[in-house]
Amino acid sequence: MPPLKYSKQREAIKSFLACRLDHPTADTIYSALREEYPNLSLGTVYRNLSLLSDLGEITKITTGEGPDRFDGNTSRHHHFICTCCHQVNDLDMENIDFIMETASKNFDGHIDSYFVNFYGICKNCLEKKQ
Amino acid sequence: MPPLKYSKQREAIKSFLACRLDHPTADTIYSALREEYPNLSLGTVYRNLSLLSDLGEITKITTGEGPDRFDGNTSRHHHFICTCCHQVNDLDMENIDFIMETASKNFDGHIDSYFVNFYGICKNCLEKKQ
DNA sequence: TATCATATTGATAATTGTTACTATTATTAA
DNA sequence: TTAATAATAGTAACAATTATCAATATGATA
Repeated sequence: MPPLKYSKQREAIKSFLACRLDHPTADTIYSALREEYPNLSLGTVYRNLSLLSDLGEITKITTGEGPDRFDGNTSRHHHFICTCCHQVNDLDMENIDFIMETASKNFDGHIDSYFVNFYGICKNCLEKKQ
Repeated sequence: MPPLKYSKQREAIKSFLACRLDHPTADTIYSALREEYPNLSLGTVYRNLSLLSDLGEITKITTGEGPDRFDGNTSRHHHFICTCCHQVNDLDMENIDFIMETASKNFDGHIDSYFVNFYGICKNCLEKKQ
């Protein structure tokens, strides 16, 4: 792949993600950054998100419901998706990377990564329901 | 929700999935069933897949690459997705449901399910590469 | 068995999320 | 300061999925 050139749009996307604890969609990022860059294009956001994700500088989260989300925190962690409000939260949990070993036991191929999503009802929605 | 009425299309989709070990997409199911039901509609396939999935009679697999896939085997198991040929395989592995407990420890909401996908290179692709 | 209410369908249009294209602009090395 | 090319904005195209709606099939009831 060709050498990277600087782009303020890409930097803006990266630093927007870096200081967010939620996990915005491409469209959320686009809308937010358009305030500072009024003629930012949605294509540019998608292009850079997939580039940054390929470079390992951000992570793509596919939830199975709605659009993909993106995470500026690339350290190993997993996510909880509320089936009620659809918010995505980081989970602060022990390392479970050993499940790759467990999965490898009766398997012929080579496993080198995994994604886990946990589903349920978040605290907020639990409180609202009663 | 209103009471279900029988439909041969829905039964066909269910039994098609029941006797397949791979994990076909909506479109694959549609193409295959059109041989027996030439005027089956793709919308009918999608409608029934999401209905059956809501009823828990089949499972939807979101891989993060390409369209969703569907699994007639609803017993607890996980999947391996080859990042080379994109095939989806069942993994025969020990139960790891306890990771829901692990995840619940520092979390306030209520976790009631989880999905894990494992990624890597399958046996076939490994052999082809060398 | 005929009738009725309604769940389901096929056909198609609409929507959503994402990627591709292209002329123009920005970046970087010489 | 020029030249090569990566990146952009704007827009069109695309793929996957959902919605709409008139016609049909199902199943309960008379």
